[in-house]
Amino acid sequence: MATIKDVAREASVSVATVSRVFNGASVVREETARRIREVAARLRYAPHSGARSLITNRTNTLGVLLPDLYGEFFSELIHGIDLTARQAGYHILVSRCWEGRAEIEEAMRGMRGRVDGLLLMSPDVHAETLLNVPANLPVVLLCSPSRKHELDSVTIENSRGAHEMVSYLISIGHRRIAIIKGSAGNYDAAERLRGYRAALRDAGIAPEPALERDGDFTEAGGYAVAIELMSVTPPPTAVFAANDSMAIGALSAFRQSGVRIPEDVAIAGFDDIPMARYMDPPLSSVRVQISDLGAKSVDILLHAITHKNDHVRRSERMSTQVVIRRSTGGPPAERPPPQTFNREMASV
Amino acid sequence: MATIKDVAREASVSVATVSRVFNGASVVREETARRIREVAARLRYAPHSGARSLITNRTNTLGVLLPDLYGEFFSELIHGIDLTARQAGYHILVSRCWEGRAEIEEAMRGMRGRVDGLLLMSPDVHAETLLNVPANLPVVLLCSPSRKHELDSVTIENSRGAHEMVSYLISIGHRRIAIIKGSAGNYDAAERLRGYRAALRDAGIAPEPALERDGDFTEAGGYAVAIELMSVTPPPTAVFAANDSMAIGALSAFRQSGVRIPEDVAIAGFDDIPMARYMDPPLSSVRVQISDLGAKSVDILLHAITHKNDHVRRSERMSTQVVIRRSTGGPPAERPPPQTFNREMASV
DNA sequence: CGCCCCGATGTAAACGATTACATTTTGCCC
DNA sequence: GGGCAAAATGTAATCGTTTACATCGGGGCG
Repeated sequence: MATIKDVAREASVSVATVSRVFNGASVVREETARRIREVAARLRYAPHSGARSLITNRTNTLGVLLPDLYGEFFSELIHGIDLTARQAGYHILVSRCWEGRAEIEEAMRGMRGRVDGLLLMSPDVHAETLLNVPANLPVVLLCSPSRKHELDSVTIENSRGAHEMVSYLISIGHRRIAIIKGSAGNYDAAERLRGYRAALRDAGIAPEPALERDGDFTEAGGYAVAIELMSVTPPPTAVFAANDSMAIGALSAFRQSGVRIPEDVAIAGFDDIPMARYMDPPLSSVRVQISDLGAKSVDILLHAITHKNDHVRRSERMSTQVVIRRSTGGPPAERPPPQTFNREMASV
Repeated sequence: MATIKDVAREASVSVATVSRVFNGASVVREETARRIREVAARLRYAPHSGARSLITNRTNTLGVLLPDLYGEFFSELIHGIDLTARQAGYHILVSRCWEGRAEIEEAMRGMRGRVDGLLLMSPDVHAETLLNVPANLPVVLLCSPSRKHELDSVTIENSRGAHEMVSYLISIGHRRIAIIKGSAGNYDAAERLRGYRAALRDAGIAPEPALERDGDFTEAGGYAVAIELMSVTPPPTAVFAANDSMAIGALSAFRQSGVRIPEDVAIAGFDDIPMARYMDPPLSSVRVQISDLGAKSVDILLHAITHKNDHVRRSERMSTQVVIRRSTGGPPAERPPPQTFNREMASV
């Protein structure tokens, strides 16, 4: 593999000149520069970024540590992250980590010298407990529990979103509203549950343990819980699932059992994945702009990196938006948007 | 940030000894090793991987270059890749690239010195045309067009899978079978179309241009095409979509127009995403083990990396499996599997 | 014509690790 | 205790860059 020295020799200049051509920094005579570029192309030279980062102390890479996520959420998140990072000239180094603290810390130290900053999503582990990692590495927390302002963070307005959706269900007459919870220990899940309870409380409805069921964010989980809910007496008239996958699973279970939606039971989800509007009936949900969440977290991280000294901690919250469709008896005529074949339309 | 020198000084040893402790290579007295580890922990030392890769010529990182993918496919693919890579002690550097050749090449050279090998998926650009990249970097192609055996590659048995599904539709009596094609220029899309046509030909059914419609792999696209198909005369009795997202969009369109499925029109998709079985009616599809595809490609890449000299090119094809559900009039009773709350069940 | 200055280029010292080789220490045996 | 092999540790070269500083050459000006 060709190095800068090979290029220098071949072009009869010093390595410094070659380096200057590739960094655009100082002035190199146009003719010299052209010759160097030619040689570089012929030799298929590309600078070795390890060596470069060694001396410049920058890698132009952001680390991304995520839990085991599936489907739309993961995809959209990475999309937002990658897009924003690229535009700023950064690569992303992705890793998924499951097994709690030790493994996260391990992954984090593996990134030393590889990344300029870290995006960390650990909805199951309280973030501050694991910060004995390589010192002054900027970190932004995504959707993770943390004491405010100790670290930069971006979260979703889970509680508020859930509160709004449940309040809507109450407003159209429901009193017995079940919730299919997200995975145990998950931060987003806990917050959504909190919003649900708060909405009931605000409406003076007594909580009922039988209507709060454990879920796991999967379609299969939602399906199973729905089956259980059908044998609760009296049955709930509405079900709020902590994400769309579970809502869709539940929808399927009810339908198979001949329960009509929304006449017998109303269903609402969370996330508003693209598929939600193509369900039968179209699924009401709480929209979250996941890719924006990724984008925003990168913005903050980049700011922390470039203003290492005078960077002030930021805690942003992504707002949510309740989207009512027919699964809660909403406007019967909602249809997919007019057809434009680009993903912008397909994903919102 | 602490370097190996700091640790050495603090522990009153030479850098060589510290290095040895961290690489487990030669024998260091237990007491010395312990002291060094203590100091390292106190200083939060982690080796700088740039420096390390400079001298060892290895990065323990795999580059992954993907087009703009969405949803389940992307998520599952990365999952398989990451899992397999981690187990072998590798990180992954992900990048998404759209705009054709130039940008792919740009991305590839950006990875010089950052990765030991590359997973490249470029279903729109013929791969061989862009291989003037940093020399002898092992590359494995994913789902991409390429002259066989010039590069390692892993592809899906698209054509065969499509052929089987369409043949099934024919076997249950359909003659007018429409296809919703994938994105133009996409390799998987082209192969699936090829399988569709071959199946018709094998059954002696004349192809009909009006039944081959352009799609784009999105729900919205499938929805739009379905609307168009309803005005074809005579209308098709079955629709084969090149992926599940489009099939779901089409399903939704038909249903909204009062077309009964599968009585009036049968629908089948491709990929068998988890959600397929939760549709109403559950969607017939061609199952692809996407995460296995990622895993297999990593295996090949790792082999190419570690056996740089005596590595023989491999071209693997992931087999597919037709899954019949009610959207094609299949077994009316199929239900989601018994409930186990782990993703294994949820994703197959 | 000589001087100065400036633009273009070269020289060499970092950066933080690994590792072959040299050196020191240790333990053992006579 | 001296000698010696083996074990433990140290020394220094090296990887491929960037960059401060030195050098070189030529043009403009007095």
